[in-house]
Amino acid sequence: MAFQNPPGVNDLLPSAAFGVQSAINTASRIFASYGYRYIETPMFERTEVFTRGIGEATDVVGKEMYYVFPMSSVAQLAEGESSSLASLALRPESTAGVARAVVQHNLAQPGAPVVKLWYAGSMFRHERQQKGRYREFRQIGAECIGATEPSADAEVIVMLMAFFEELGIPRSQMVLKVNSMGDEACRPLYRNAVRDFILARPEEFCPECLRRADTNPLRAFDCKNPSCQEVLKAAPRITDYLCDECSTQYALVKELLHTAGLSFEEDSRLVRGFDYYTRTVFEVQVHHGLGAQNAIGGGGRYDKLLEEYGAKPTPSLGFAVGLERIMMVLDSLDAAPQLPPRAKVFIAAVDEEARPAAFILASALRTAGISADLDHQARSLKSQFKVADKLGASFTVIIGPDELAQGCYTLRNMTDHTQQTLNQEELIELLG
RNA sequence: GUGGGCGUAGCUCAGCUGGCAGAGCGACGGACUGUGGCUCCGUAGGUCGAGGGUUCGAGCCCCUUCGCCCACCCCA
Repeated sequence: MAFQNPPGVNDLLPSAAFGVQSAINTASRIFASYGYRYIETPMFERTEVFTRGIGEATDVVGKEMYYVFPMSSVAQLAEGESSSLASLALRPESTAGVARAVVQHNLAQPGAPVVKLWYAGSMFRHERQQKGRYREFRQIGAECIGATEPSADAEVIVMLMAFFEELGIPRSQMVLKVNSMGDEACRPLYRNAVRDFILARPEEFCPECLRRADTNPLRAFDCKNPSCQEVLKAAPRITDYLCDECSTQYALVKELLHTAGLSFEEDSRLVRGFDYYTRTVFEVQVHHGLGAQNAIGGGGRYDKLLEEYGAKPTPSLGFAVGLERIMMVLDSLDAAPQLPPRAKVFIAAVDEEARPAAFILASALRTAGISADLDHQARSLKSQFKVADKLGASFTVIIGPDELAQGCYTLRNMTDHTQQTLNQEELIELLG
């Protein structure tokens, strides 16, 4: 084989692409009922949009971004001129870009109604691929901009769960986890408490956790090492460090989730990997079909992100779901959408003389909104029937010398094997 | 970036101790007149991932390389 796709990026062949398209259509329908509008933002942005939003120290920004540059900058670099090859980057997620667009176009003016936006598209991260993790992957996400109240948190989570259920993932298969990460007032205190907790027990933690204790102590909660997890059970809990505002907000969100009939698990160790998150964070996990991965969607509040881009205070929140992961879960549940038949009607020509009539009839049927197909490979009548069968046609129209002579068509029902003779109007009437 | 596993037909995979390149599925054709699925018969399809080495002889052994999968890390 001459060429293969680069590592970590995939062709979505028709059945997979259809699944993705169906999921996007479902999102469009569900999200619209919550008042969300579709938006598209660029696949690449100024790198600073990501570094300031997601955070320079995060893995995603610090080691996984793809940079975008034209040949001319490469030439400059070769000539030894200082050049900023890293000034543009492919988006590793879309919240930063959407937030940037909202600020740039002033969509969320102070006092204006909440701005609700959703998107779907490819994201790019330079990671080594494995099951459920790719260098190009697709996300559907929603952002609720300018919402201060806990009802917004609950609404976003309810919408996310409704979306998953509508796709065909039963609630019983999903675990909704929620937590509050605090805000700029209380999170630093908690961070320091965890750091001190880890550093006070150097012999009980793995080297990785110790190494990160200063830079990012909260990551220890994600450590897969069972002994670290065991020790962390005694670690300080974020809930004990939340300031009054955060605590109240969190309590109200949980109450509303109960009211909405959503069951969830509070997970004080749920720590999301982007710096922009504040207060409410959540994640939806499944435990079948995803290999080592288990999150099919997640999100949270980012009350300070838009300010980072120069806006007035604009508390907001949102989520993103991984399309490839959703498809894997649906596959494992045997609930993936199936491609529809290629044609409802196949038009078979008995001999050469009948082919133009078949061609003309196909056009007429298509114009009438009926999906129709015909042979383009000079096949025998028998083969044409086989093709009709493969395409999943419910009906086959037969045109031969008899039909041409009488100016009519023979229509065969492929399911019950009955045949009848019809003129064109009757045919379109019956098939439409 | 680090580990482990695997690359043979379109797909899933056999191929023993180095000795003629295989199966199932799929594709295509046929089984008397203008009719599909089931069945039967047949046909096509291969740089054995690539390059080098050892050998009379390499899919198999050695080296290099590329790719894929899985896992770590992190995330959707």
